[in-house]
Amino acid sequence: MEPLRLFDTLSRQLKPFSPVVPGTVGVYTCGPTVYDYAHIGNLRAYVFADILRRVLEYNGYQVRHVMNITDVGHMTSDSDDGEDKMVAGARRERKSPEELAAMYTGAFFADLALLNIKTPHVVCRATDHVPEMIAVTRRLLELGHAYEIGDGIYFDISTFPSYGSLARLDLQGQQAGARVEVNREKRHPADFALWRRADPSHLMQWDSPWGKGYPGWHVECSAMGMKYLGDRIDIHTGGIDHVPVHHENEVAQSDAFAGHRVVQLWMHNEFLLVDGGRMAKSLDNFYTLTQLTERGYHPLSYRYFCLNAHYRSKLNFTWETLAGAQTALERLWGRVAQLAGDNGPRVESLEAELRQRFQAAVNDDLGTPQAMAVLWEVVRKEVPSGSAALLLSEFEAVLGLDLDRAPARRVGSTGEVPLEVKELVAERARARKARNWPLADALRRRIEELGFVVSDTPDGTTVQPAR
RNA sequence: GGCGACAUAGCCAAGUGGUAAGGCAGCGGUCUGCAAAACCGCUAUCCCCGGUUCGAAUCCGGGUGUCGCCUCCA
Repeated sequence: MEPLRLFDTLSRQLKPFSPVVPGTVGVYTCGPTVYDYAHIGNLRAYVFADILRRVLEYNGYQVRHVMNITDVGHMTSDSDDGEDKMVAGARRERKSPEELAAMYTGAFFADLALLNIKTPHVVCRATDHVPEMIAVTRRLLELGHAYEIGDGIYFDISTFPSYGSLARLDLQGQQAGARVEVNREKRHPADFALWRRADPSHLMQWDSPWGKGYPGWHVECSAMGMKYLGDRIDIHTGGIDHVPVHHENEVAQSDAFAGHRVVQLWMHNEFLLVDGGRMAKSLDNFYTLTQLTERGYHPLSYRYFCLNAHYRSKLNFTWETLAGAQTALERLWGRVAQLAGDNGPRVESLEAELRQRFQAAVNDDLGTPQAMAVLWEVVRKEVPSGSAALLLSEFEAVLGLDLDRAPARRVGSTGEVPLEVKELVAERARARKARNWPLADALRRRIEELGFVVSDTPDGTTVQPAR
């Protein structure tokens, strides 16, 4: 089997993977801030993390996957000013922060399930771990890595010499061009909040050694990551946008706290673009998975779409491409249905070769595009049916495209067909029986004008809404 | 203004020195009363210019363009 190599954000290199404890892997994934619905760009990050987990499992590792749910502390600006996104969201929707979090957490996991993303073994909410965050903050104060000012406790990056190495920040340059500081008490513009004091009207606050307040955003991942995975975490994943601020700060906190490097390997997925540019609410291209399904697309079509590109490449979403992914996926499902439980002929040497190429692809930094090419070879080329059935079920463990769930399904809804259409279909059936082809064709056109498609298959005639 | 990434067929996207994966669309064919589905086959010399090399999409330099982040402005 090809050795597993993964790209490390810190060194910007492919590294042979080797866990701290042989045979087991701890993975921490930065989860969502649950103040709104996840959009498909967010979801790409979780498809990526899921593929990582599945590839690790495919390689025989026992994986422990942890993901946080941010329900407090994430400010509307990365520079610690602005408002807590949860508080702002709660006001926007006239709900309590708890209600807001419950609602969007539920929606988030519903999306993950539809995308065949395995639920992490541990899902932890920030608000359930305030004592742990306070403990980390207290320790950082004791160690001299943090200081207290008027509005809270801040991490002192001058005490962490390698600060900036993850994102390769040029602190000198940044300092030279420093903007006007909102908080003049901070010793360095890049110092960040561990704990913020809150005035009595603030919606979310907890008791702490420093008075009532709430935790800074970054500290939750340090506290929960170490709680559930120990102070040597094999892999930490997240979107590439988290590198410069969130993860840079997390490294500083965690490593300063533990006295050594905590995260062994940082992995980040690139952004999803829409129509060649950034997703933005103002551009009306801020799609959710629900919107995709409302347009008649199967959620797994989006997963297929993601797998077709490498996780470290920007991926351009267009409706045309999604439609292409859906067509391809439907064809795969059709083939799977034919092969289900096939005990037909096998050629083991061919199986071994295809399996080897698939493994080499996914083990080379999660090369899903190449893996998909191998999949299509299994499906298309002259691979004996027994071998194809076997390989498909093996590959499914990594790809998660429902290739093991025969019989085939059609995506198009089989929903209500109007009586008018049903009557036309019946009339057409009589015309066909009478071999009155001109009438049958005319009826087909009438049915199509009403938005439905008739298909004559070996199993009979079917009607479906046109897409 | 600074930093970084990218530029491969109509669309999406692999490939990082040895002569262009895969999917969708399109075209041709088989099948079908017709159509659909399915299946088979076909379709690119890699943004431009220069350089290195026996050989470059792949390396170097210069352009152009796109995207992202930061900053500034507002």
